[in-house]
Amino acid sequence: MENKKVTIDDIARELNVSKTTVSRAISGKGRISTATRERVMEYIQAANYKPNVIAKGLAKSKTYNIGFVMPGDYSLVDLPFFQECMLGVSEIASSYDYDVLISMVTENDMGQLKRLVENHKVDGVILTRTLVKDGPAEYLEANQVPFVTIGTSLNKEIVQIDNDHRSACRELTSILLMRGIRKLALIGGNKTHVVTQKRLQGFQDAFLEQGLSPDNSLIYMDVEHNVMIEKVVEEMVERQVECVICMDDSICTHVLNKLRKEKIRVPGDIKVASFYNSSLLESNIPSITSLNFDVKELGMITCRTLLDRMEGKTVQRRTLLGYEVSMKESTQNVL
Amino acid sequence: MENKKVTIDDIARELNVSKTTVSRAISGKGRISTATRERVMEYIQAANYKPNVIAKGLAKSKTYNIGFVMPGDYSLVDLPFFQECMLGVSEIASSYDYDVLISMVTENDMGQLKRLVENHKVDGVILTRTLVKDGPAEYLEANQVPFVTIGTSLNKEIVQIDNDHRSACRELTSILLMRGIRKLALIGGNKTHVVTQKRLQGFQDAFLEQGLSPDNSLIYMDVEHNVMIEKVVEEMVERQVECVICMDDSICTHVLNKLRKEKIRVPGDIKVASFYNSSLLESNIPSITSLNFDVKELGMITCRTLLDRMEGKTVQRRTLLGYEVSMKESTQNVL
DNA sequence: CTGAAAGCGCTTACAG
DNA sequence: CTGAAAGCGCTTACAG
Repeated sequence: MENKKVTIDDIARELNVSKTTVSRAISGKGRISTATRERVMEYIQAANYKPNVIAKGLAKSKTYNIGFVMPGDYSLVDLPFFQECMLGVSEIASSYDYDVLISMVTENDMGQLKRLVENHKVDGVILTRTLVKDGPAEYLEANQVPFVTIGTSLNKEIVQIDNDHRSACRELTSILLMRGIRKLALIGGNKTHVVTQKRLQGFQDAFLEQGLSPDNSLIYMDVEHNVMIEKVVEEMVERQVECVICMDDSICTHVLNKLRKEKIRVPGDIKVASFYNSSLLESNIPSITSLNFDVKELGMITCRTLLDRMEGKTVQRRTLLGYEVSMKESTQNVL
Repeated sequence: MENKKVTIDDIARELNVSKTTVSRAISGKGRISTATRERVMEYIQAANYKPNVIAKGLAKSKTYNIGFVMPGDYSLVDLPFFQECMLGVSEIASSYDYDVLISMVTENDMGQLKRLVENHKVDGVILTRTLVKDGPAEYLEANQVPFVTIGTSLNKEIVQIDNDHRSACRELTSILLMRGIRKLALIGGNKTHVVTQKRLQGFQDAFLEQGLSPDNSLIYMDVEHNVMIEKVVEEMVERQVECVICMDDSICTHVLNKLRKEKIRVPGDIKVASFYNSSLLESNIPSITSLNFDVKELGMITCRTLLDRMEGKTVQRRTLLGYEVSMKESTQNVL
């Protein structure tokens, strides 16, 4: 519980060696006899000395921080995705003795991100979503800040980690098609998010694979607010859609509520599937067919990749992670 | 888009002044003629110079970072609360030129928090929940790290900001009692969280106020997993509870699902109320009576308080924020 | 009003 | 194997 900050100088004086030596003992770099190294290490242990990372950072022009950029948009802030992802990132960062600095950006305001890099407060950045026109990514590139995106980027130069949303959506759609469902609708969110595009492609892929073509009028994009969702649901019911795939759990929750309100039964009258099997859907009755991604692992891998890259290792440009299709009651056939 | 980091030295050389002068122009401290100050500032503007916060930090023994400690427990990580709160914190921190460093701790592992303070990476810390036996708070106190808690702490010396959960729960309970409801149940989570205790007290307060006493066998605490929730719901139904108050939206969601599964109607057969009006409940049918707190504002106020405290200003020990009771369909009387 | 110098707590060529 | 010294980019008494 001591609090007088002991420095490398104190140790040097106490041990009658130079601070160079102490520094070497700690870092393990440079020639040093095992004897002195041990003597130093012992003292450090006993005195519970912890090097001042800030000072170290100044000397090495590093901060030992990475920036975690997440959307500050109100509609997205609720998704458990970012928090779970952060858990993975944070765990790995810690193990490398890095810390995670958060930065919330919105579509029109990346001021926080700029501050972070202009103030030299991070050595690298994780972008947690990708946009078709990706301001933050462009900014980081222009300023030569090492970064990695979670989510596919159209710019192939960018190091990116993503679950394979396209294949995932294709597989889910395929299964549904093979069950004989034809009137299949898709509801998606913001089209400027790459992930939305990828899912849409997967949906179309599945149709093509089976020599079918999707009914474009049943593909609803940019459906972001509850009012819009309700309107779409009404239209789908009227048009007797057999099954609807929701691009995220938030949309799905709204869809389910609207159906409930209208007393349309799931899966009896209409089937429903979703992306992500987050807490938003957990324990729903009926259980909801959905795609599963290991978001924490995604965070961990991303963080490791960024750290590797910052150390100058060459890393894979594009990493695609798996998924799991989990068929539940909400898409079952009812006799 | 320049990237050669320009330093205070460069500016001094360029302008034929000492770096002392440049520093003074920037900080605004110390005597300096308006003329030179302006000359310096102009140059800085033009060169898009940004001081290196790390170096500044070293010189002043500050980091310009605050730590935001959130639970890494899986059960809690999903609650939108922390993310929304972080949004408020982050906004204020930015405006003071501080950054937010996250740290995820669990009940058994506060290693991340320790690293943060031992590595001298933060000037202050925000604890986002309080525990009856509060390890993190004790640690910070022992190490003399300035901190503020979100949530009431039993230790009155600790600077704490909280919504008035006790009064909120009392008021909600009162309203229900005044409507003639007597068989009122309460389901709460982890009892080691102070907030759980506060809500329980509020519940009891309401009964006492009206000269009644709560049926303790209808107070269910430490109900944390879905299995337990389901069991509790079954018992409540059997005992013909009239109304149940859920201590958080996650519990409430599970309760609602279980009731739905058992085909118990809300509010017809049983009434339901919840805390927080988060996205988890949004657009539920029926709409759910619940307490509302402005979580983002909570984050903003907390951050401001911490920053004030770090600057040595005296701050209020305990700040209680308001709440709103929002009565909806789920507690309505059905004729 | 302005500047030379020491200092924040480390690292790292360079010399021995 | 070890150390003196310069440096990372700022701030701040102290002197003028």
